[in-house]
Amino acid sequence: MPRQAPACPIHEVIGVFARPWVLHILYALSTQGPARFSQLKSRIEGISARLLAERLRLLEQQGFVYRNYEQTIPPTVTYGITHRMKDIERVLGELERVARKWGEPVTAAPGKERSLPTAK
Amino acid sequence: MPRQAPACPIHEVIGVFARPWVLHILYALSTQGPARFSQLKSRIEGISARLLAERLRLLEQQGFVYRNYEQTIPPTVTYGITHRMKDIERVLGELERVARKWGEPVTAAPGKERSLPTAK
DNA sequence: ATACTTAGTTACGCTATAATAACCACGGGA
DNA sequence: TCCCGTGGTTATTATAGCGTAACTAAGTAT
Repeated sequence: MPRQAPACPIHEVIGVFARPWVLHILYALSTQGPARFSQLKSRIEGISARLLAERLRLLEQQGFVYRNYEQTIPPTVTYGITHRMKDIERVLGELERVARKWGEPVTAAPGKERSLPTAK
Repeated sequence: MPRQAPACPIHEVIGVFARPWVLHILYALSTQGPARFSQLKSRIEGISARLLAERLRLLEQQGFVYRNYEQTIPPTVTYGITHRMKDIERVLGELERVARKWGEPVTAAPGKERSLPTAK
């Protein structure tokens, strides 16, 4: 599947956030403030320059991250989160609350009985 | 990458919801009520039996969908959403609200100026 | 002259996973 | 006797995209 941009905005946002490193990048920028490329790279253990650049490009396109390029030598490029990302942070907070409420993952019970009590 | 189950609960949930057909399945069950396998399959245009079965298995494991098996001939298997899914629906509602607020996607502006105004 | 810095880009192999299609058991009906 | 419907499973193929690594420009410092 050629990773389409779905018509549904929810689908699109979730698709972006699920890609590798995206949450790490946003978390790093969100909790430790704006950073230059290589600074950000060293904040995020294990990420490669290729993927960091690619994900930042994606996040910038989507409006979750801004990019500030200063044409110095060597160049100074600063990344940070946008207002739009602040909106998302609230939603993620909600999500974390409910996920935490569930406690232990159901994954830990791979037995015969496979279901939780139904809703409605 | 062998699709690991991340330690972070948010990461895990987002990973599940981003997989192909998952939102379609949950939407179909949520808006049109519980359904049998083949019924569900015809509600969701384009999905294959293989992926529908696999995604249902995943969603059941994660506790978002329940599965009720009746040993008739032919078998009767009913799927529906759980309480846990109801929690998520609220979060998705939030997400939709903010996404809608943004209006048109930023994607529509691939010019020189690539950034939105910064936050903080 | 050569090395060093930043902020990436390019090339390449590998593999996880989606798409498609064929197949299965079970008993009932024609 | 053969086919049908249900609820899947299995095999095969194709490809998106991740990981690794090497390379780049442009100026400054040694």
